[in-house]
This record gives sequence, C-alpha cells and structure tokens, in this order.
Amino acid sequence: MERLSVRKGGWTEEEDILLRKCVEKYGEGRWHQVPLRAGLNRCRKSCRMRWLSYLKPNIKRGGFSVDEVDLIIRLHKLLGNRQVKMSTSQWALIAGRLPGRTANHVKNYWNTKLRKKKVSTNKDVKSKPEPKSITKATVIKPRPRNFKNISWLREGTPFINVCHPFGDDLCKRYSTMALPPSDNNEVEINITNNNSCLGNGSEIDQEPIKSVFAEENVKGGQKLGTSSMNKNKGITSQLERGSNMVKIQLATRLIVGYRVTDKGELN
DNA sequence: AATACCGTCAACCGCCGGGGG
DNA sequence: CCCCCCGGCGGTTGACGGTAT
Repeated sequence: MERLSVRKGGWTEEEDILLRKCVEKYGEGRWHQVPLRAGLNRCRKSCRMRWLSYLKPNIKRGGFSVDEVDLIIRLHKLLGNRQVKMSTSQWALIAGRLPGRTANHVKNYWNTKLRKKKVSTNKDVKSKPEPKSITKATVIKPRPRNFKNISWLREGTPFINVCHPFGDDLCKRYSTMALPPSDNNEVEINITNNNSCLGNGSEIDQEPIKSVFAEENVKGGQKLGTSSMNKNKGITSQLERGSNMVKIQLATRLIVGYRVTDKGELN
C-alpha cells in the first residue's frame, strides 16, 4: 500500500533539508523511522542511501585523485570480485580506505572506468603463459590456530607478491610488519608456479604460508583462523587452498605496500 | 541543426546475514 | 530453533549531459 505512493527518483533540495534535519536530530540508524520523522515520502533504503552517499558530512564528491585510483586498483586486485562470500564487502572495504568516499562511489567508478581499463589490459597480457592448470581443489577449512613462531610476520621477511595482470606494481617485495587488529582483511592471492606470487613456487618459498596451515594449536601462541568477519579481535586468517588460490586474511595492507598507522589508517 | 551514440553516476532492486522475539 | 525485521551490500537501471556523425 504505502509502497505504491513512495516517491522515487532524484532528490529535491527540500527533501535533502528534511532528511538532514532528521538525522541531525535523531542520529543515524533506525532508517525505517526516518521517513515518518522527516516527513518524507521515501522508503527507508532511499533515505539511508541519500544520507550515506551525499548528505553525510565529509563526503567527498568529484573525481578521484591519482592516489585514490591507484589504491582502488591495488585493493581491487587483492580483494578480487566477491562472487562466493556475499557476507564480505569488497567495495565497502576499499571505500573504508578512502576517506570521504562511499562504497557506491568506488563501485561506480570501477564499473565505469577502471573495469574497462582492466579488461583491455587483460587482453594485452593474454599472450603471456597461463598459470599452471588448476588441479583438484583441496580446501582447508578455516579453524583456530595458535602460532609458536610468527617471526615471519614481524621481521623484514620478504613476503607474498601478487601477480598483477597490468604491471608489476604489485609484484614488488614488501617487508612484513606486525599489523594491528583490524576488520575484514581477507585477501585472495593467486598463486602461480612460475613467478612472483610466492617466489618460484618452491617449497621453501611457500614456507610462510605453509606454516600457517601446518602449525597446530600451541599454548601461548598467536591465535589465528577465525573466519567471523567484523569481529576480529586479533590477527586472524582464513585460509583455503584450491584452484591455485590461497585465501589469507591478515596481510591485506601489507601486500599492497601500505603501512597502518596507530589510528588504523593507511599510509 | 538533428540525431545517435557513449560515458557517468545517482538511485533502485533484490538478496543476504545478524539480531531479537 | 524458527521467523521476522532491519541494515547493508553488490548488481543493475535509467536519466542526463557530452561528443560524434
């Protein structure tokens, strides 16, 4: 009933004012009450989106800077397209690293500009040899892990490199550093056998990752392995092998070569 | 000048997971 | 344990403006 009369389409200035006043008065959240409180003939979702994407203070409009675009590309490469785990939020994750940008902004920008670039560049690299054929997937389900020795996480150990189809930008080696607890750090890393991702693919080169899998529970060790998103209280990992993919949930920012400040922001 | 085509982006839709009853 | 409601997200649409023909 109410649905039929709900207004759609672009927002007017008057509607923006009403919504802004409402949120300033009652705060964010309880979006189902917002249309009534604000006197708006809009659905809750429409109100929420309008506020979060445009009316909220500090929202940055306009074009993306070179740095922002660079970060989007890097993070998108690392996070990949979330086709399986719907509970995770790729765009929100990326947007979280771009102050003032929303997931919707980032997504639109990617869909209109960057995706095309990527597609065209993928064609360019198509002539390169494919990674070794995908073999039967052996999935190691995530489970809590304790680590006796996590020195490879802390010291200047050369860490995982990520193959980048349109440049070696992400294939540089970065030193590992201890990461503070954070949300949503799951990353999918494509492992090939012949180049940069894990050294040359030898057993030795893969040791850091293997140790994550292999180490059994050890008292007093660093706990790893919970897969519950948004609730990570320590360094966590979710590892899964199969289809030449390893999912690792602790080194996102490390791999792209950014540092985390005390405030949890990226440098 | 008129029309077609293309790019951008605000907005909508449908689905999912979490939480509360 | 089940159901319902809500918040939130990714995918998609469509309006609009700019450019090409």
